[in-house]
Amino acid sequence: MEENKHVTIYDIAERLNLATSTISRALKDHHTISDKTIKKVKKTAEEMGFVPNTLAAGLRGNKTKTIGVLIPTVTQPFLSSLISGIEITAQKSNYTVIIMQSHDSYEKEVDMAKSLYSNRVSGVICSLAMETKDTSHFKQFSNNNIPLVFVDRVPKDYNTFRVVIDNFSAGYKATKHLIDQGCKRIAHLTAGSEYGSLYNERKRGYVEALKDHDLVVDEDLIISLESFTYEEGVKASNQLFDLKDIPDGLFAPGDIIAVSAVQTAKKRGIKVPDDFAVIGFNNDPISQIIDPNLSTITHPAEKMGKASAEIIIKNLKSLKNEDAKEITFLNTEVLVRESSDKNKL
Amino acid sequence: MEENKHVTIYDIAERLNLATSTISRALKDHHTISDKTIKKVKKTAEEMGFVPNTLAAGLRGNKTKTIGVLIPTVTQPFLSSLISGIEITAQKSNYTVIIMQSHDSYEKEVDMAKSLYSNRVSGVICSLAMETKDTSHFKQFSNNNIPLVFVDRVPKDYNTFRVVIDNFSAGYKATKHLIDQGCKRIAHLTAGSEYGSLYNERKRGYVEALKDHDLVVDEDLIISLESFTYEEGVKASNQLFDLKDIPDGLFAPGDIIAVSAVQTAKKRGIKVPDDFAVIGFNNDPISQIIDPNLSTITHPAEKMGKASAEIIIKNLKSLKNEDAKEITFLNTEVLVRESSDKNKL
DNA sequence: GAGCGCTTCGCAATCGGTTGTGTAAAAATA
DNA sequence: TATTTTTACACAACCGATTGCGAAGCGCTC
Repeated sequence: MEENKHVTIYDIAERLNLATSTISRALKDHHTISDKTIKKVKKTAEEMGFVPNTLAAGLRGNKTKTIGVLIPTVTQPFLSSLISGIEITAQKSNYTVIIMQSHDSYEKEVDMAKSLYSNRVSGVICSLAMETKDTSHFKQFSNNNIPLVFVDRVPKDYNTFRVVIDNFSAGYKATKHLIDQGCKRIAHLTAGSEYGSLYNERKRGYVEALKDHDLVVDEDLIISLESFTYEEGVKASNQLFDLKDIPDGLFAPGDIIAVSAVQTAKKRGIKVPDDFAVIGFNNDPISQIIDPNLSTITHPAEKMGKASAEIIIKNLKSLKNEDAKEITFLNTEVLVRESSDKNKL
Repeated sequence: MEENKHVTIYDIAERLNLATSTISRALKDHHTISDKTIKKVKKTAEEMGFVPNTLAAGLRGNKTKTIGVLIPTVTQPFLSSLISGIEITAQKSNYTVIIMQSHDSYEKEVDMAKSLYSNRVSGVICSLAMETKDTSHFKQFSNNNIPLVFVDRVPKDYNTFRVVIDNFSAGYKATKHLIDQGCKRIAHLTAGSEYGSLYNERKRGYVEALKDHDLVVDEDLIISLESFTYEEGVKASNQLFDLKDIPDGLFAPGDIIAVSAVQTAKKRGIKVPDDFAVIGFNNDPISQIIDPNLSTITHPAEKMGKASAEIIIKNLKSLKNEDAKEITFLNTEVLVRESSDKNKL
């Protein structure tokens, strides 16, 4: 332990007068090594403070037991929960997690993809940057049989694993819930179309639900946000409340946005949920704390992380570029809380 | 790009009829290589889709440009911001970040420390697990001149870098602010003594401020929590409000706890801040959203992450185990918002 | 044109495990 | 006892980039 140099299997071999190959095999309970030798080697390794060098093993075996995670940011509750799920699963199989933040920049995403490849990760889990339209920087993984999983914000035209929720159905469910509460004029906030299909799907669900229940789709009630910040939410909410014909419900595709709407309503003396029922999305921690509690759609972040990691760990050995990759759909649920519960059930 | 095998410098060397050493040097603009050769090599490398193998370089050079981060969890706002700061700084110097969660378990922390060592990280940034009392599992880093930085939750008896805030002074400032608002009976929630010095320091600051202003320290107003959850906060708050002599202020060492107190007060018809002024800690996102807005103490998470990463990147070359390691103190500020602002300034 | 210095590059060892192949010795079978 | 099988281990190549050392090529000077 007081050494200033790493202890290697060579050191152990020398001490025990054995070959390094024997040490290596003994340490991993290889069947060609006798129990006696295995015990002796392990004991000595322990005594000498041996810690295997992952780099050497990775270099030789061309596998690193490392999962690369490439996401916009780690500070959003959804994404940090996603990481948590990945990390927990990885840990169980002795995998290491490397994390990189694209900050929603396409260029950074390209750089970091290269960096992950450079680190010879065993697999990659990615949630795309807002800016990203071209996904060719992921081909290096596909071409080298490095499993690639897209989560949540996924490209539509890429044959690889995907772990997602059914955003259409989630949007439908959320909207239907408001309709069931008696709302007739339901507003919806969404993201610019360039932000990919995710928000469009939710919007599609919203529109479909309205149509199915013979409600008009009023374009005035659909506002597209630049970004999903509290301030943007306030701005949009005020825009809604400034209409002649004010909405009586809102489906917001994010809890922060929903909260901003609830609070803006309160400030303007509009009662939530009686005059204005709100449902958010994600089930962020804040949704349970805010007053009134926020109804929301669960977004199983940690489960999605676990599922993604499991795909990678399972698919390490056999998979070919051409093979069709499955899409994993995870469930969402409507979580009814105060902000949309007109009937106080 | 269509290869199924990684392109190596050997492949480039063969193509150009040069030695691998020349390729290696050319790629990093070594001065002994002519500009012409450098250009040619880089162009070919690009064409062939060469991506350096970090493992090989790391193995040979015994340096990996990797920072290991070992923290309780990634899902707390403070810690995910810390990670963000680390990652941003690392990125600038082309470092990679490996993240592991101890989930506040001592055993996991020991395991993961070994795993980080096994990965031959260039440096380690750690915020200790709640359970951790013995820190000998970090000696492997110190003994091998791998820079080690403790952040926020740090051991007191370990000679290594530390990045912290002055918790005593923060506690003092928070309490003094309440006193300035006219509070006479200020409660304080804290963590069990086994949770290390951090919360004790805040408490010390609290006590000191009371004494300095001739207020009595009432043990009934100091409650030690098992864990920092919303529910625990509610329980403690109710305990406070059940006293004959109710407090008129609260310093909570975390925003979640503070929010739970504010909401519990509201439920019981106690007016915040008039009857009960509250100040939290951390400046979590929720503090600005909750109604009334929560006064709090800023906890510069991202800055702390940046500072930690910088220490590691700077200290890679020359430092010896015996050298004294500096402690970096970062500033905190009192952020006065509605929950403690009796004078509506 | 011999000597000197500088530029440019090749050779080969090295980092530390992993693993296919080879070979003794021990055990089992004939 | 001879032969086959099994056990237990050693040898050495290998993964891919790095780097100290050596040497060839070139221009220059005297």
